[in-house]
Amino acid sequence: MLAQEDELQNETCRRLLAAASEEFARHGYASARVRQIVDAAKVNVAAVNYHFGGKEGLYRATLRYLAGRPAPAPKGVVNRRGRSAEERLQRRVYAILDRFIGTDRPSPLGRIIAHEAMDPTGNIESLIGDTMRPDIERIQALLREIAGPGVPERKLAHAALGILGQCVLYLYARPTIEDLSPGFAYGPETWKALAAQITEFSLGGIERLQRTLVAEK
Amino acid sequence: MLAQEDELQNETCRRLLAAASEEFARHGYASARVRQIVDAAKVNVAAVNYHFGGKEGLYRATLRYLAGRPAPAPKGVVNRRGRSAEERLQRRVYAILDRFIGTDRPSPLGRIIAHEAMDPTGNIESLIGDTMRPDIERIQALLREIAGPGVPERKLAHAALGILGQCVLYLYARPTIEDLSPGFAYGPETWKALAAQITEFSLGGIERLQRTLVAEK
DNA sequence: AAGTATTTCAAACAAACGATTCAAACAGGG
DNA sequence: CCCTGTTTGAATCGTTTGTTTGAAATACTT
Repeated sequence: MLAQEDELQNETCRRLLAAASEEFARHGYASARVRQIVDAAKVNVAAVNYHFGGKEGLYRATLRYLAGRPAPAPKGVVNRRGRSAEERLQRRVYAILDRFIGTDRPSPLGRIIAHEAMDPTGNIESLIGDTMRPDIERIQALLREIAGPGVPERKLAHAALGILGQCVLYLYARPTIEDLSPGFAYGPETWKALAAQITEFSLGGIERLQRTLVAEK
Repeated sequence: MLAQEDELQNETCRRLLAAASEEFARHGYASARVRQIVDAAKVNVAAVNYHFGGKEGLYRATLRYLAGRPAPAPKGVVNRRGRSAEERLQRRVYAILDRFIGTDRPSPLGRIIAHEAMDPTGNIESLIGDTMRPDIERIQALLREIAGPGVPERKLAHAALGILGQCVLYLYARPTIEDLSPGFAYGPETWKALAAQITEFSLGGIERLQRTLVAEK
């Protein structure tokens, strides 16, 4: 078996990981077929066991491969270029849509997480920790900045999850949405508008949270 | 093979459908094992093929069984007992949580729809049409009542989907949520509070939609 | 160029899958 | 009681699954 750092040097491994991403994203771990993967990768069946030690090894390697892909956003700058918190929130929402749903093409990462959430294989904790958790925390921090100190953290956490929920709906329920509102197009231009609408909607939710809080006092 | 109306008369069929609901909900159609189903139902393997003609027949029967379960809410009364639209919205949200996520125990219907959405078998359209669509349309109608005539239908549709998204997140991302916010308990009392928060949050979103609309004019 | 290690390939493997078979058990009517 | 149609159960069928094998091909070192 190859060392982890060599997985991307080898041409066979690269093609295998690319094909595995698509197949695992489509069907999840259990329903994914090794032969489908090697056919798509134009690679011999034995390569899976030779390079990754089996289907499960390939799956874990695929998760590492996908989770480690996009460079984590630079953390040094807090308020870059003096954008408003609302604007930064909208950019974060778009980033989530891009990373987990996929704006140009459907994101394998998001779909694999979806399968993993529905029918866990035991790899979801690390997967979430490496990918989704930072995004959620960043959203929550932005909401804190917008809402001010009055709103309790628990409600902010729920609001952040609400934003995530609106995003992932467009991943999970894609066929449903196309069925329910036939005019909806999953085009490249739709996503910016979608991020804007989700942000707008959620900002309203936050405002109402603040007001209800004031009213209760 | 039995006629459809007899499926619930027969004890074997009933146990089979109950066990199948759980197994299909857990793993989806492809990964579900008929042996697991018949073991849980304490029924012989041949019963599946005899009563339902095979795995696929059992699956379709299970979908019918689950989709037809809860009596559709009485449609005659429009404003029952003079409740406010907000209150009725909250009850609708709770109903969705109850039906698709499950307040007492995890709902098989919602989980099967989730699997179906991720890895379709061709039965999702009718399933959605029979179960989710009426709920969404009722939500949208309520939003129209709350928002008034100014807000365009497209934005209302998006808002209704946003509410649905917040609900289904608690289905899909249950392990994720328990990981992200460890204090979150899926107890019976949580759901009413959850419905209230989702409603509150979404009402804020609707209000903001109205205001943005006015500002644009 | 020879020799060694690494990688690929077609073929075959046992295990698990859904589906089928056929005799036995059962129920109801004559 | 016997006959007829229905339901059950253990055994088995043909496929498909992930995995393994051993030889051939390739790459690398000296």
